[in-house]
Amino acid sequence: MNFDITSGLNEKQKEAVLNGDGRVLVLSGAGSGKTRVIAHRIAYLLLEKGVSPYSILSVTFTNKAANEMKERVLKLLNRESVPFLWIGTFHSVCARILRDDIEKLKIGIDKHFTIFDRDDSKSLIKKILKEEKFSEEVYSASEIIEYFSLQKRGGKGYKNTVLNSIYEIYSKRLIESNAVDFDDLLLFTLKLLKEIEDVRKKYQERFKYILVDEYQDTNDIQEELLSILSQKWKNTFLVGDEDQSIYGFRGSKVRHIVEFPKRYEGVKIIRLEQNYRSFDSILKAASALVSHNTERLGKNLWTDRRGGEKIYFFSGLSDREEANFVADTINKLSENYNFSNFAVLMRTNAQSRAVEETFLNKKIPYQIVGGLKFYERKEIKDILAYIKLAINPYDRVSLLRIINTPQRGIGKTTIEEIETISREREIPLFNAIKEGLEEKTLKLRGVSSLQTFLKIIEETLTKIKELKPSEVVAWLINEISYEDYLESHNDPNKESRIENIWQLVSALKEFEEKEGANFESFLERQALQSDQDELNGESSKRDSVKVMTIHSAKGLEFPVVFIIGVEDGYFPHEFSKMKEEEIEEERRLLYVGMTRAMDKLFLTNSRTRYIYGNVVERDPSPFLAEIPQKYIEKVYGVEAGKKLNWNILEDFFEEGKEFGRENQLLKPGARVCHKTYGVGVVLSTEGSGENLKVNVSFSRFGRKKLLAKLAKLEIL
DNA sequence: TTCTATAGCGAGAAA
DNA sequence: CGCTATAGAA
Repeated sequence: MNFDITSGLNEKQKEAVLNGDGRVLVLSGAGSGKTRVIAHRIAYLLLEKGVSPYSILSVTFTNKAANEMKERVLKLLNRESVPFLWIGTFHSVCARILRDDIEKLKIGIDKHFTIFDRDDSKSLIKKILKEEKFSEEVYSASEIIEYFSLQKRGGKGYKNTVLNSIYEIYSKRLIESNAVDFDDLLLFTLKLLKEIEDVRKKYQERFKYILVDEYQDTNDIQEELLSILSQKWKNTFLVGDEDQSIYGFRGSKVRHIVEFPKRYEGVKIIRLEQNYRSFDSILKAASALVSHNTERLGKNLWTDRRGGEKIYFFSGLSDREEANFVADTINKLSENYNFSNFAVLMRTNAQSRAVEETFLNKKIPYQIVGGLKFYERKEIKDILAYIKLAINPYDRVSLLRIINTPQRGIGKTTIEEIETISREREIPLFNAIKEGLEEKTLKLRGVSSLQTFLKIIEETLTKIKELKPSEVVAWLINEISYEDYLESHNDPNKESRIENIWQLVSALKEFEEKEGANFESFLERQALQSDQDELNGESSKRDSVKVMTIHSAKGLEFPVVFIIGVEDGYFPHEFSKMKEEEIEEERRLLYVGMTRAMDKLFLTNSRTRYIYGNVVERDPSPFLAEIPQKYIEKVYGVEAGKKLNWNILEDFFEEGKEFGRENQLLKPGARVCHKTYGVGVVLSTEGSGENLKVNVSFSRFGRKKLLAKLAKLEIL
């Protein structure tokens, strides 16, 4: 072997790549080249240690990261492909394991199962709430689905009996639909490994080397999966950074990475502390911020990139002014940068609106990453529901979605009839239609429509067997006149919807060329798609500014980064300032955002902002006071001499650390507690003094307008 | 059964 | 403010 696998790596990276067997924890700071280390490590195992690709499992956080990893490894190996090497996300790896062996669990799910995304799960819950007359229940479908997810992850019993019975129906319906939700993917895999010995043995034997990226964001179930899979060979190579753990709401726990060295004996820790991404001013500012956290192992990031500019801070009077500042700065800097060198990062998706409007005005090309994803769009889900139903006729959610879309005269009554047949005979809806038609028990009106529907699905299945996926979809769009259906609606987005369905055909074509003509694997990919996957898509090939949440920006880097809305209420978010550990995660979130920047970093905020269409006053983020002022340059914005901005900032920095101020006043954004209504957030106020009225959104009782004097609201 | 207008609610991050 | 669920008319 005349090629040195470690060339171009620093000492620490080499140490990690060449490490022998055993459990390793690679603590790798932002921009320290961890993807590189994993790719080199895989190449090293294959080339130098003669490990079979069959014995390696590499888990990444997103599909995009998995693809990048694959490409890097192939390049290092100088090959076109490496068969049997598993690189994928936890969810996709689990889906793959389940496709082979789920039938062994004997839970009534076969290998053609459909993966329900959150939206599918939600419509299932809504349906159950309606049917079972839980309407007086105060929980919304999304609250319930989140609650179920939490329970599934934690594995605890259900305390609430109503929720408990909804949960039972939900689980039953999933099985009837031959479907699994996101949590099931992980949970059933765990069950499979725990309960079926030969499956467990198969994978324990197989995966001699397991590599995990973004380890700080694993949840309990993933943690247990790893522990079982690695039990025989004990070779886990975990790469992560506790300071970048930002998925607590999805069940990830910093604890896993922080306590890993204590959990097993002889864990080797390697720290990657050289940052190759950012100028030192950016790095120092970000490090100073995150050093306020307690739950960390600690590290000292450093860089060779000296002499950069300070980070910039701008405070606008309105979100509009803030967006203008961002746009004008981009225009100014665009002499030296491409548009795709800029990223605008934010805490919540809703913040993108002001930015989008301004960018449209000022003719700045942009792409929103995340938010409503391509495959979550109504038109795409409609079309794919036909395919899903043809492949998996048990899929209730897909069936109900399209039975009358486009309208073919199948209304509430007809649907209720087939649902009754389905329930009474305990057969899937699809069969209920068939039987109902054969026995002529259905009322006349719906019969011919149902026949048409049945025929379409059956023909779709035939076409799937005969044609390529892209051809099937093109045929289907014509067959059901879907374009006419969109056309006939008074929908302001109808043009883009029509565009989208043909874009789906193109996406399928591309998939066929790369991955072969298998619809099921396409659907699986689609269900497990992540935000970042859009960055490989057609629209991102245009030179455009990328606009996204910080969560979506994880793992990415950009020459120029703007973080907007650096305010109390976003950093930390209103909902996350109750517990110290939540505040720490919010701090990490800002840290992750800041460390995306290579050359220039702008933090911006606004004194006022539209929330729910109301103007709300905002304070700067308390985290700003944790960044030493010497790293910050305050800018006035485009219109010079905005004395006010300056003063606001000065005041803020001087008064500075009044972190716990937690406003003594009832003002928008304040969290309050009411004796009967429970916890809520103040949306707006009217009047003052004796007549002060507060408009509060309670999490369990919705919006209420209360007279402050009488309501006796406790400010949390 | 379908179409249309509007009330009312909502948005924290996502595989 | 923007989306959607729903009520009521056609």
